[in-house]
Amino acid sequence: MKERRPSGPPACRAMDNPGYARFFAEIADLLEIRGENPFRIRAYRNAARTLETLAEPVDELASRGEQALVALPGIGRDLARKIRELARTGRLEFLERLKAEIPPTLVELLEVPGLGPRRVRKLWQEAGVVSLDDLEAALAEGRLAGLEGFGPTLIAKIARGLAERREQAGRVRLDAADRAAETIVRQLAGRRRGLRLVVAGSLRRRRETVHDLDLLATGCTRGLIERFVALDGVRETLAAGGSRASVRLASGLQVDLRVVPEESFGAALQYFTGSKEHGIALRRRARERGLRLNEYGLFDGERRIAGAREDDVYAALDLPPIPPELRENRGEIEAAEQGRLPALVSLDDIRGDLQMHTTWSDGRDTIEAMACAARERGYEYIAITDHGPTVRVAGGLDAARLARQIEEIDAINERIEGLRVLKGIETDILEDGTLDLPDDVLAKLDYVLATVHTRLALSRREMTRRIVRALRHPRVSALGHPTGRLIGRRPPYEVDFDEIVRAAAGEGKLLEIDGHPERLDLDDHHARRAAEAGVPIVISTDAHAAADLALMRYGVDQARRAWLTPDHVANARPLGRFLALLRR
DNA sequence: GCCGTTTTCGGCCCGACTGTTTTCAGTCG
Repeated sequence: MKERRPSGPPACRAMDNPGYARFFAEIADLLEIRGENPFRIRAYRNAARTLETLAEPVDELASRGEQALVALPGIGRDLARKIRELARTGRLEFLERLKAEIPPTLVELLEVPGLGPRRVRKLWQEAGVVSLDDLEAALAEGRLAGLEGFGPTLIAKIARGLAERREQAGRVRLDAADRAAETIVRQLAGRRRGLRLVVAGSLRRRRETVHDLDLLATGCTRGLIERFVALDGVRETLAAGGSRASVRLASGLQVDLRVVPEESFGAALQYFTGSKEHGIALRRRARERGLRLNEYGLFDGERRIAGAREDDVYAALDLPPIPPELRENRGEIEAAEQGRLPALVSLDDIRGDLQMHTTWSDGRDTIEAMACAARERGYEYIAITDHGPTVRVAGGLDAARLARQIEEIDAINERIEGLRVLKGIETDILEDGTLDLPDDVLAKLDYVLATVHTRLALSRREMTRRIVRALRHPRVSALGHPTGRLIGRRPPYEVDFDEIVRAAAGEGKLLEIDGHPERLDLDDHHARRAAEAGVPIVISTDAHAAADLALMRYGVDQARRAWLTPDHVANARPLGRFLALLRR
């Protein structure tokens, strides 16, 4: 579970919170290579995380003075000063000095499996390797062979790791990880009684992408590790011992399996679900109580006082169970302690789906088929949101075709029982912030979802103005996939998200979590910030076929990671209250 | 670098596995 490293700091000012975070993460990486005190390194990493997930813009907090920053957890006087320096100048003297001392490209070497800070430093100082390219050349020329501590097996492992890194066999989408995990669990545990095999790790926390799969087994586990490493689809065994094994699948995905005794199962599930930071905070809490927490249980001296069930571990630390989606050390332990854990939204709370496409544009099923599928899922309402005319390749609707679609929806609403089909559109926000259909046409619709599909490379200021103008349009109900990213394929466009949130809050508009696993946009950080600012969130699937309505779970996963309760979610309301929200 | 109803100094989470070694450092999660 090697964590993703943010790329280097951006050059320009007007920084968002992740921008601040990247500076401190880079300091941590460089200090690690320098061989600094690990706790000092952790202080920088914690600061990076704190800043990244802060609801309020760091810019604003910094302008209020040092005291406002010191009040944050893990931020003391030194870090507060550095944050203010960054806010004032856009630079950090300390980081510049570090980069003069340590080649910053060394950081990329840390991502190669088998290379940690010590070996990276040795490669740099004793072999002159400072980048992935250098490493590749040194391997090709056999220059690592003389290095103390670099035996033939390790060198081969590094060569493999480098190749992996090159082919980006890195993180996979949540839906692909789900499928891979289901296949393995079925193969290993399908017909075996008495064997418990469950998913832990970031997949259980429902992160938008996962780096590897963590599986946990207990019960009748004899021969399990041998069968695991021999599974179809295993390309390579990375490690195999008595209680754990790691393999790489042909797809490049790493899978770790741990076998634990039943009396430790809950503690192990807690431990291997993570996140690492949540675990550290929990073990500190144990230590404060004179206890010791590890994957085998919670111990008072030699005596195990909890371990078989995960909830018992939390209870023994005076905490209610904490949902896996919240376990990122973003305040969940404090909230749990104070009895303020949110009652998270669940799939059962969802009463409608507000973005879907049909055969009228680029969808594969008819309106009626979508409606029937939605009713089978127990929904009260859906909105049909085919594309407007701008998205020509998708067969977008012009005013005349939209008028005909409206007639068809009216007819379907006459026929169908127990479900209301709302008339909607996914209208494009043009470069100047106007929409691609006239107002009198939009006025005939129940739900207007405005989205950006073109001209993604505008400046941050232009994109912000464009979207804010659309949000101010009286006919617009919601902003769809608000940052435009495609996971693993396209980064979000440049936009001042806090400004978008303010506009949505001021205009009474909804922001969407597009739950398609390719988008998950808003992401969990953004959705949490929007909800905290009082903006209602609508979770939709962007379905292009009836079967896609099942993707709602992925949107709900991210909503849960964003701490959302049913009150935050517009489409957790019954139809009347949902429509009332649009009209306010 | 942070933090403090034990503390302003001395702590800071914990264990398995690997590879290169003769007793353990480094990596990983």
